[in-house]
Formats: sequence, structure tokens, C-alpha cells
Amino acid sequence: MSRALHRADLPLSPETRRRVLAAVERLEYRPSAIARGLRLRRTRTLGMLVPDITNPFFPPIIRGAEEAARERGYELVLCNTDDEAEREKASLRVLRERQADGLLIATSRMADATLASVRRERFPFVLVNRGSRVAADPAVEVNNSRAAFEIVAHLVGLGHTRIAHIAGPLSTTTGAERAAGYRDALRAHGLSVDATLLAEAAAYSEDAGCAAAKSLLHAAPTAIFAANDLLALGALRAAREIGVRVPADLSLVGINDIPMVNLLDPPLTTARVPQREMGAIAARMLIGLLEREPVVDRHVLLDTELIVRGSTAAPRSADRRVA
Amino acid sequence: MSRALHRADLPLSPETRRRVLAAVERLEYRPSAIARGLRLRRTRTLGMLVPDITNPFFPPIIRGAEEAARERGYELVLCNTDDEAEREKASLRVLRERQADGLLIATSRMADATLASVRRERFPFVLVNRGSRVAADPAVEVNNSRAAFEIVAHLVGLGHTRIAHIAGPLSTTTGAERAAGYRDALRAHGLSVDATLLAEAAAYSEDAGCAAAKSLLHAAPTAIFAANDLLALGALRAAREIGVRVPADLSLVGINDIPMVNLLDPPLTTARVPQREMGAIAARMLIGLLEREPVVDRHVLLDTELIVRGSTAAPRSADRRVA
DNA sequence: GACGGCTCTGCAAACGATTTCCGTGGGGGG
DNA sequence: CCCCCCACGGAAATCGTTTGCAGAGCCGTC
Repeated sequence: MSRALHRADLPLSPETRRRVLAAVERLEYRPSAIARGLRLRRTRTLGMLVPDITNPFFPPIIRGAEEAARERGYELVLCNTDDEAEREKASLRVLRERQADGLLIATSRMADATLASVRRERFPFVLVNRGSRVAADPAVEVNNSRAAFEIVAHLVGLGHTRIAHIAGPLSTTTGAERAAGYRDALRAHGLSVDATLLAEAAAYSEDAGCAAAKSLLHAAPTAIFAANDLLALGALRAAREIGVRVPADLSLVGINDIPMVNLLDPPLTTARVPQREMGAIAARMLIGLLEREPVVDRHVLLDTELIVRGSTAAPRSADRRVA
Repeated sequence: MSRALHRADLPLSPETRRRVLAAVERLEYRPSAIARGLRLRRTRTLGMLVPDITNPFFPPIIRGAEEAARERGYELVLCNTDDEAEREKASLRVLRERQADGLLIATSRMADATLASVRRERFPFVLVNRGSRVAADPAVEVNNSRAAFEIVAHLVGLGHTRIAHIAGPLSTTTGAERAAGYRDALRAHGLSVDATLLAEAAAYSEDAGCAAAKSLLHAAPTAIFAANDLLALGALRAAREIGVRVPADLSLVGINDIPMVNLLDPPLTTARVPQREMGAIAARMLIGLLEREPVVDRHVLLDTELIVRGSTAAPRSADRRVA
């Protein structure tokens, strides 16, 4: 029976196969994924760890992964970790109990110990939107330094010289790489790196962005490059509260191009991350590893696309110079 | 063994139980949810159907459901249906194969046939943010007519008399109920219902809202009540494109209070739906049904809370009258 | 007519946990 | 001294699928 359904390679007369299929139809036979999982010790299920599905950055990644997985007959099971080690461990336990075949890890700062334990147990995984200290870990990342470089170049091109940066938590690879990219870009454009123009946000949240922006605004930057859109939104709120106009007094840039930032007033200039694609590539990579396909490129770097909108403009001094 | 772990009621000396637990610890024994599911024919898994996780309305509902489920030892498996009958059927098949114990159905317009088949097979389910023709179906809904009434009352209180409505798809229960509530509220305030001030959106999307708003603006309303925030965002875009100022020329209200609408300029007046709570209540209700608990209230109606922000103001004529 | 190569069928084992059933040994009560 | 009950250990059945193996037909060839 299962021979007729699954093993196209086995010799089997067309007539027999047809009869089996007819019986399947008639009895509305639905194989039990549970029993199959028990026997095969694989469930065609991928576990995905995200910090928080409520963060608009993640849903498109999830959908991308889900679609790529479904194309190959895999399902996706989601776990929110809230970036807490406790929840990470609990999620891992659940996914292991349910026999997930592999893991997509999109938590920006999973405790190193947790990641190490996954690695030690040889549980297949792919990192999404983050790297790790271990170069051999398969990962799909954004070219953060290049994104930072383009953003700084855009601001410099508009005439800005006092460009501040709200860094993401430096414990995350994205936060660290973007901050490094910011510094490199400043130097590449002959600008000095001023410590008063650099603040580390406590988290990738609007509140943290607001707090960081308020401290930065004392140093009177003409532009702020925030490490992601949520931080930029916080900075926008801070600017409003203090009475700084965007973009007249302050240009603002984020990263990610999450939904709705195009509807803000002013609409946010940002670097678009191909989220769906990122999720899809990661899922395909993981499935490739699981099925031991030969040529799996274990490290993908995705480029961002700078989307210039209304939140960036020439600084006032430059205006005057032109006028 | 399983006696020691699961059956607290059975007689067992404390010493023996302790020894078993110690062995479990030592061997790092992790029971396989797969094998247990096969034997027990229940998996402590809830399936959840949503149209699109990318729609910011759903993630908080999902998290609420997930947390309530986890509290009782259940997991949540998510399926996006994109409101397509095909995908709905496929998702149902997957969830059945994987032996989900019950379903949370948050798709606004699941094909009646699909819902009927679930009902016929006595697959336990709870409807979320929607009702159904069959009154006996357990559901957690929003008091849509009351929400619509409050919104219209707010606009009337500001002095508006030409109040338009962008209805959601009337095939959805939310769309139909809100449109009905809008009409009732107009009549209750002594205003006539004008067909030119009513448009049905093709979908709950920003684009559909933009298109509907453009057609409505010909009738020169002083306020638009959109059936949800995404539609309101579309209306906002339409107003901007046409050069109508919000709220000076046009007041705008949505429903849901999805994230970031408070950051728009102007921030959106809307009716907040307790999304997390809705998800949590639905999950608890479903688990109650599954475990055959006696007193399960099969129909919950949640109230919204009107959040007045900057997108609503007195109409210009009223301004003049007051001045 | 025997034999080899097909196709097909049926049997049985395994996957891992739960549950039930039964047997045994010891201790306490009658 | 006998009997019964309790705590515990061990064995077996079960869930539904996959898969290996053995054997039964059947046909064609030598």
C-alpha cells in the first residue's frame, strides 16, 4: 500500500496502483503524520524561533520561510522566545519533543549557551538575519556593513556632516555590524567618528529608540541613522516631543522598510531588507541540509535597497549655501 | 514509569517516585510527543487558521492564543490561508494529518462549505473575530454594532453630519455588522442614510481602502468611518493624493488600533479591539471544549474602546459656527 | 516440463509511549 | 498460622505507518 503511494520506483502494475488509489479515495484514507513520524523519525517539520511575532519585521520572513517549506512538503512550527533564555530553552524542548527535523533561528541574540547546545547535539539549523561566532554555522544574513555604508553615503551626499547613529544592542550581530559599518563609512567619507553622536539602544524597540534619540539630540546632529525602523520611529517621536522638525531640522533613516513606515509623515527613508526572500532562502538551505543535498551554499549575504523617502533632506546649512 | 510521571492519583511510594524522577534526570529522558500522540490520539496541539500573519491585526491575537494555550500545556500551529478556499482545504488536511486536537478559526470569510465540513466531522473549533450563520458555533467576537455606534456618536458629537463609511467586504461578519451598526447609529442620531456615502471595500487592505475612499470623496463627506485601520490608512493615502487635509477637511476613524497608527500624522482615532485577550479567550474556550469542562460559555462578545486621537476634529463649518 | 524472472500479497517487525493486566513478595491483620 | 492487601516489577497490547522478506501465482523460454 505505502508502496503504491510513495515508491514510484518500485515495479508495480498500473492497474494495481489505480486500484489502491481508488480505495484510498473511497475510504477517504488520510495517512497519519503522527504514525509516519514515529516510524520514519522525521516529521517534515521545521521549527522556527523568532523573538516576537508582533514585531512587524518578522511576519514577512516567516511567510517566506513557510512558502518555501511548503513547496517541498515541509511544515513550519513557530515559537516566540521574547529574547528570554528561559523561553528559548522551553521552545527547544518542545521542538525536540515534537521531532522537528531542523531549526530556523531568527532570534537576534539567542544565548550562546543555547546555541552551543543545539550545535553540540547536531540538531540541523540555519541562522536567519544574524550570524554567529562560529563561521561554519549556516546563515542567511543581510549585508549590514554595506547597508550602513549606503545610508551614510546618502546622507553625506545630501550635505550632512554631523551624522549620529542609534545602534541596536551591540550584543546582536546586526547591531554590531551596522555600528561598525557606520564608523567605517564615516571614515571612508573623511568624517571623524564622534562618540557623542553614537548611542546604543537597549533593545530593538520604539521606546529604546526614543530614549537613545533624546540623548543624541543634545549633540545637535543634522541626521540620525537608526539601526532599524523601530528605533527610527522612536527617534521620530523624540524629535516631535522636543520640537525638532523632520526632515527640516533632522534627517532620519532606518533599516528594514517594515510596513507602514511609508505612510508616516514624513515617510521614512530606509534600507529595504528582502524579508520574504530571506525567509525562503533560509528554509531552502535548511531543507537542503536535511536532505543531504550536495551543493548547499551555507552562507548567503543579502543586499538591501535604499528607499529614499521624505524623512531625509539636505541640512539647513546646506539649504542656505545653495540658496 | 508513566505512573510516576503522569498519574498522581495512583498509589506510589514517594521513594519510588523519587527514584524514577532521578533516573529521568540522569538519562536526560525526553518523552517523544510523537509516540505519545500516536498512543493517546491527542497531541495537545491547537491548529489556528489566519488569513495572513502579515496583517498586523493578527499577531497579537496569535500571541494571546499561544500564551493561553501554553499555560494549559498546549501548542499552537499556525496556517495562513490568504482567504483562499484552496489553501483552507490544504491547511485543514495538514492539521488533521498532524492530529490537531482542535481549531481556532480566525479567517474572516472561510468558505461556508469548508466550515460546514469541519462541523460535520465534529472537529472541535472556535471562531475568532467572526461569527457564523450557525448560532451554536462557539465564537469570540467583537461587539461590532456597539463599536460602530460609539464611533458615529463621537463624530456626531464633533458636529459631523455627512459621515461616510468604508465597509469591509460584506461577505465577512465583521464587515456586515459594522455596516449595519453604522446605519443604525445614523438613524439613532436622526441622520439619514445616504447611499453615496457608503462604499464596500473589495478586501480589508490598504489599497482597497484607498480606492473606496476616492469614490466616496466625490460625495464630499466631512468624516469617514472605515471598517478597520488598514482601510483607514488607505483612505488617508487617498486624501493626501487628492489634497484633502486630515483632520481639517476630513475626519477619519478606523477600528482595531493596530500598532503604529498612533505614530501617523495625524495619529488615527480608532476603536481598540482587545486582540491578545480575544486570542486568549478563544484558546481557553477551545481547550475547555476539548477537555469537556462543564461550564463553557460558548459565545463571548468583547467590547472595544474608542481611542480619540488627532485624525478626528470638528468639521470646518462647525468651526465657523463656534467661532 | 522445469525453471527463472516478473508482479503481487501477506506477514512481521519496528518506531516509543501509555495503559492494562497479572504475578510476586512482604507485611500486617484476623 | 493463614489470608489479604498493597507496592512494585514485568509483560503485553495498542496506536498507524513503513519496510524487509518470503512466498504465491503467472508467463515465457529453453
